[in-house]
Amino acid sequence: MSINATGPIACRYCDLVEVCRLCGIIARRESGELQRAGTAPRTLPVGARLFRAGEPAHSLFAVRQGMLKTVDVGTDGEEHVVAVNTPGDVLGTEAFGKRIYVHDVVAVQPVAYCKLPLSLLSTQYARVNELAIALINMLSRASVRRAPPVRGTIHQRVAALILELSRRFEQSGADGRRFSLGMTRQEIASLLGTRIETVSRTLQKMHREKEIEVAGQQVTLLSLKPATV
Amino acid sequence: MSINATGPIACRYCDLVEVCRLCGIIARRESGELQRAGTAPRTLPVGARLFRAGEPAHSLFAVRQGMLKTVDVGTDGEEHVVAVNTPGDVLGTEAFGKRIYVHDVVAVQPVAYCKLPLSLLSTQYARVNELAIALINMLSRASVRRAPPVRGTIHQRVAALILELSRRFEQSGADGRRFSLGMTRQEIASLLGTRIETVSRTLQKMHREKEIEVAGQQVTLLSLKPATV
DNA sequence: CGAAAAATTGATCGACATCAATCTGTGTGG
DNA sequence: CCACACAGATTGATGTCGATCAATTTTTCG
Repeated sequence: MSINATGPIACRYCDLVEVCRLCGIIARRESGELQRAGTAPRTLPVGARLFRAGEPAHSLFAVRQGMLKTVDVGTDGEEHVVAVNTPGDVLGTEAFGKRIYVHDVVAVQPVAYCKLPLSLLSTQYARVNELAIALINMLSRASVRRAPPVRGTIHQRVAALILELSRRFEQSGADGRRFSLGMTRQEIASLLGTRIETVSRTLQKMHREKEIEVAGQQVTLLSLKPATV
Repeated sequence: MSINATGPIACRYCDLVEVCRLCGIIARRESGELQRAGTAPRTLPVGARLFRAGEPAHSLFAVRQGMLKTVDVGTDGEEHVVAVNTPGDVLGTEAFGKRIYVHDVVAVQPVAYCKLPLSLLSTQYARVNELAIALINMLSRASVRRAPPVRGTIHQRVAALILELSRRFEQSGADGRRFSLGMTRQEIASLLGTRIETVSRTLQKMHREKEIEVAGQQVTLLSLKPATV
């Protein structure tokens, strides 16, 4: 029932903020929170796609609120969750090279997001130095933020996922101790490279052993703490 | 015994080539193969490190010949192979942001490489536009080239690794049907998230079933072909 | 040649997949 | 408003792939 009921992420926590500011999209308010000039707030309902693999890429996106999944759709049409995307994440960066998106990105919760057309980047030549460096730094950071480790036992992987989500929520100002997984067991299984029954059993086990409390997608951290990773 | 005895990769196959050219390192020979001005050819013996995690980053590197492994060294000192690096790969790109390398990179074969000091990038402001775009495209490509899938059965993962190596050798002009794995079973096991005995058994099984021929690190592809992935 | 590292092979065990049934919650139409 | 349908989640029984323990064998190299 209860979903992370926090508001949209503040711009200062967004990976895109430097690029965004330099492109002149953010209104010139130095206190600069969510103020954006010229662009209507964009939203996406559950199940809708931000973009699809193979589509020509014209924009970068920043997640402001809600959660999405990045999926690989195999030739057989089977989909594989390769990442979850939370507020502050920038999506579409792999498109700079070939100008074609390489994944499908689907909302698993109602999503609010920002859109930065790539065309804007090329009209900002006056500040190209600063901008280029900001972009380069951003891409560089993105290349480090990889998928959760698909190593170790399932217990470790589930724990790692929960802690990673906790860390992200915490970092973007939400509650890091009690939050929603945002995904179905099926999606978690796909992300961690295992099966739905195993995810379920593992969560129940963690509950029994008082590491966490689970009720549907709602999770509360008890004894589970970082460094356990 | 026999190792991939091909020469160094041609610059035109290197991911760094555009950046390199714009920085004026490559001599102005339009036929432009391996000619590099001002920099001595650099080599690395087996076991030596190109750089270590935590070191201040001052350069990008491009692999010309040989093979390296990218390893994560845990707090307990245990090392985990997260990628193998072959000619044409660019290393150190994650360092743009924090100016600190995030992995150890170790030669598993004798290596020849190019070094591009980051300082050069900032002295090329005249061509900053072109350069920035080249860099951005490169980083973008790098963010896609991920680790081999740590999914599916061991058989599938081993097959995927072999085919990926085959593809890379092929692409850089070497023989894609017969080549050296370059790594010990231990390193392969670490990369694929399994155990040395399992790697050995799997390779033997593939041999028995005439998918490949194996002799030490030397591999020959028989019935194993792409699309099996 | 002899020592050490790497690789292979065998036996056994456990974690996770698989198959299958049940339960819970949510939305829908009578 | 309740009954029903359906998707998601849980729980159980059983089988199997890969981990683990252990012993050789092969290769590498001083």
